[in-house]
Amino acid sequence: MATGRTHRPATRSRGIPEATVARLPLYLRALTALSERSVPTVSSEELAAAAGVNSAKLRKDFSYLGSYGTRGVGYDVEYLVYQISRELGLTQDWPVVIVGIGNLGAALANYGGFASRGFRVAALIDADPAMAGKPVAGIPVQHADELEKIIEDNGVSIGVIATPAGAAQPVCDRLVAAGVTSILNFAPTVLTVPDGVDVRKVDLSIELQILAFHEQRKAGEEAAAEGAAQAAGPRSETADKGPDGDVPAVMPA
Amino acid sequence: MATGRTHRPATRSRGIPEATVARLPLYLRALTALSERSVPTVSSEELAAAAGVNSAKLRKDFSYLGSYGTRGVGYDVEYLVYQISRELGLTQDWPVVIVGIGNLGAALANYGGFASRGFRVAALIDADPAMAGKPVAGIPVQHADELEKIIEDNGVSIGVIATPAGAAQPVCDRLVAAGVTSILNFAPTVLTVPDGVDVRKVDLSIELQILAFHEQRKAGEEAAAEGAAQAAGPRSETADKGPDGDVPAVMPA
DNA sequence: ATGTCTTTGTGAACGCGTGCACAAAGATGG
DNA sequence: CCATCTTTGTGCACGCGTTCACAAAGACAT
Repeated sequence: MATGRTHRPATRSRGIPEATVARLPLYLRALTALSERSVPTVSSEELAAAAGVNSAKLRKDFSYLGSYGTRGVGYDVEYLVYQISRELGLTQDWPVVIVGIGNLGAALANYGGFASRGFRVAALIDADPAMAGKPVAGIPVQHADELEKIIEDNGVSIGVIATPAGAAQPVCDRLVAAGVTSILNFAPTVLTVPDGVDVRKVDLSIELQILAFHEQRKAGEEAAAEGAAQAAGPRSETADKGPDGDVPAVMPA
Repeated sequence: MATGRTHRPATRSRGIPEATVARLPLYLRALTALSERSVPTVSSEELAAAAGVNSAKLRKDFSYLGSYGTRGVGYDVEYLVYQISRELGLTQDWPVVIVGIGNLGAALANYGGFASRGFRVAALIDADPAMAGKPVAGIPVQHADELEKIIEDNGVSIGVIATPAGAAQPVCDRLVAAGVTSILNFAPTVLTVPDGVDVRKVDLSIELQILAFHEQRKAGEEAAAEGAAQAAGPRSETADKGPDGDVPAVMPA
């Protein structure tokens, strides 16, 4: 069974570690803000603070791109913006389709961050015939029957799935068959795709559940913390945050 | 994808690795589906396939929770659902507030995944007075002035930020000051929070940019597929990179 | 009861990512 | 031109996470 699906290509893309790639957009955002304030150069320390990372990590990240800094001075903001944009492929315009124009799909279509840099909403697609023709975010919704034609006509290679869970896999299959090779999935399902297709998942309930785990842990520690030699926490000493009774059973060892 | 700002506490939460915690919701979802189909037991191999992970990884993940399987048989679905739910803290109900009821906030409020398991939308909050009182997803929007009171009255410890980028940090500060210790941030900003507060980030444009990077790489490889002169070139700089007209005008300065 | 067969649970090896600490590089001033 | 000071770029070590491979555990048949 080929389990090497959906995730890590294992092949470090052009020598740039995946973890670094994931941080480049963060740096780019911070740099863009600096650029708008006409800041000419920035040190690794300053930029790292703005991006919320370690400065050594930032320097190492940039070292994978090349030596774009000047010792004793720092990095040229404009130049770095260009280099990172180029590396991320944002100097070209990526047409994107959004499939599933419900609450979330509509919100995504209206999201400014899309069109802002490098991405253009090429089409909105929904399976509901009643939606067809209705404009959302200024773009008329097209029926799912047109999916293949839209993909091919616009040369779309990135698709966003915002359908209900049940429709996600079939939609994904059709997107891939039509030529899409990158998918951003908002549906709460594990998508199966052939090799060579990248899938990234954005899952609200998973994020919430992870937060709940830590929240529960904090509550548990707090309740069981008497003689902790912990450094003084700047916590506002909350009385009790027990939501609604029901204290969870004590943790087993 | 540990977005725990500042520093990851390094303290492996109760011995359960962060990476494992991030996968538990995935397992839980797969198990719930099996439960609804009244499947009594499942092997690590089957469950791993359903969750899209390696079976060895799944077994190791479960081993951190305890020995809940039966050798030669597999795992009892119902029992495992309960154990994971308990571990994630989903046996209690977490009141959640959503701040910023724009397109995205409204979509989140309508999202079924919220109320489904363990989470309850306690309040919708927006800074626009015109929104106050207007029902969204059956819940009347409340004005931001009420934020602190809402948090305290409902014992809210998890907040969702869906405001514009500029408002995110101030809102975050107020949430934290009022007692929130876990934040799910949809605004494209790096949030700064005191120790003890967990932040997870969901950033659409970052995800898209990561996809664009891989997409560009695929296109580049494809274009250079005929050239076998890539033997000893560790630093294949410049030359071939743009599938289309290369080096377009730099971004607006 | 005994043997066989299935599947778990885990010890160990490996690889990736992170952070430290420092030498090299270049700017700046005398 | 030389000395000093700042900041980059990176070698190295460490720890986390993943994967392999296998022994232990239990079910099931005879």
